[in-house]
Amino acid sequence: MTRRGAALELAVLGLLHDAPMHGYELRKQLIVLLGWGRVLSYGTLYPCLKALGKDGYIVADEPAPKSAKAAKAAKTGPEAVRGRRNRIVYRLTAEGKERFAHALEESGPSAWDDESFGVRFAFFARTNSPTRVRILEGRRSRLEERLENVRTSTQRGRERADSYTLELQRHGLESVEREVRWLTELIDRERSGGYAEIAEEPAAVKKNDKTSETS
Amino acid sequence: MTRRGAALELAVLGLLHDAPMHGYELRKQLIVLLGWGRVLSYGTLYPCLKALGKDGYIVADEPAPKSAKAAKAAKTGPEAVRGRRNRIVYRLTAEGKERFAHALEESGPSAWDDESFGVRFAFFARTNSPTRVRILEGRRSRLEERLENVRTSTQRGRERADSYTLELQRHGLESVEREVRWLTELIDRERSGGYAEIAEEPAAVKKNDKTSETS
DNA sequence: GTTAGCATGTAAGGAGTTACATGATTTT
DNA sequence: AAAATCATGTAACTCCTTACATGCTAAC
Repeated sequence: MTRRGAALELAVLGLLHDAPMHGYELRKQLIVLLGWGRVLSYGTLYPCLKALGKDGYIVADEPAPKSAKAAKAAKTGPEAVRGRRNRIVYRLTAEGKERFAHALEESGPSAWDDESFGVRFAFFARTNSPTRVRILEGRRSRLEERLENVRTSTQRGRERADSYTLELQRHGLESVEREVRWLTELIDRERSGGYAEIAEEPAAVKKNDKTSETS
Repeated sequence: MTRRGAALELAVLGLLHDAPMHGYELRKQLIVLLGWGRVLSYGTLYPCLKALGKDGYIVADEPAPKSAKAAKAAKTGPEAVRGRRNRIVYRLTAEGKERFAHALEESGPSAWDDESFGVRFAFFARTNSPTRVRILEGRRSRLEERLENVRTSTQRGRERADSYTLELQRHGLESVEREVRWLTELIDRERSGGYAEIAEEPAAVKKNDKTSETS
């Protein structure tokens, strides 16, 4: 109920998994991560953090209430908080880590749309190769479905067709086709095991006691 | 107040400018026009049509209230309505045409973002070359701004950088760069007058009494 | 005469933005 | 001390989707 955008939530959990952070910093990282024209306002982020906290996935490490006087004292320490305001640094709880792992693994239809796919891809290093392939293939067939729809509806079309409309459609088609080729390349690389080894943190295989995590 | 999404409104006005249509049909055309993964539900379209009607930009030609008996009678005519339910066919009023023209001409910041740009581009055949160039250049500099932001923020970045994250960013960057090249091509073509002549309907210059429509 | 598909419509809610309000810290 | 920047937060509004409700017409 209090749940804010699934993609955003996943991204926040993922970033906090890497390192504890406060909202302001999180936002900057999120903009790069969700990328490409997204802005992400505080009006989205802060309520999301609150909801995640209420659900017990993250906790706030408020670094001492810090009255004006205490702040001056703290400043003397060289590795001290050195923050501006009462920064609220969030970190993942055990439940949060678990939720993140589950959410990443999930490769249902929700994982194929633009937003969701981007975030999942960004955290691919934390998954195993079969999961990666599943998600990449899902994304690809979703795009191919789109291509099919558009191709048929423009073909059987006495739809308005001046040269600009056509040019726009051609460009859109080409963009999607390009992404399909990209995905195909990634899938091939994944299958030949080319990528799995490049990932610099093999530590991602921490809790792999159960080998039954294939499906 | 009653105004629904500026991009959608523009698209509806544009399509109805071509030919009167009922909602169901409009939706299909809009999906192709706004294209690329958009779905557009009735919950968006119908309220929008109502609002446009209330503002006097479109009117409904209800083709005779058509009681069950009247329908049978009507069916006999070969070129009769042949519709299922009480189709409501909308057409543009004079005010609607005017509004459409003004909205198209408008090349403020609102015209640079994804949605808005796409729709405007689709109706480029109804504008003049200077307007087209203005919009194309605006769009391009908006994209270049994005590129700049991302480039600097990833450079000065000790942002999380595993190979997947990098790959995602590389692909995104490339996509935007590709669109910039596309725009540049279009602008060049526009400047050399290559495109203006291709447009098959020079009838778009109907009401051009005033030659002062340059700005 | 019931099912399937065309056609219109509404209510509830989700995901996000802008604009505002507030306050601490650093720089000028 | 004023201004700029860092930092958190809320309220109102926008645009859109899903799910539902309704009913006509055609076809089986």
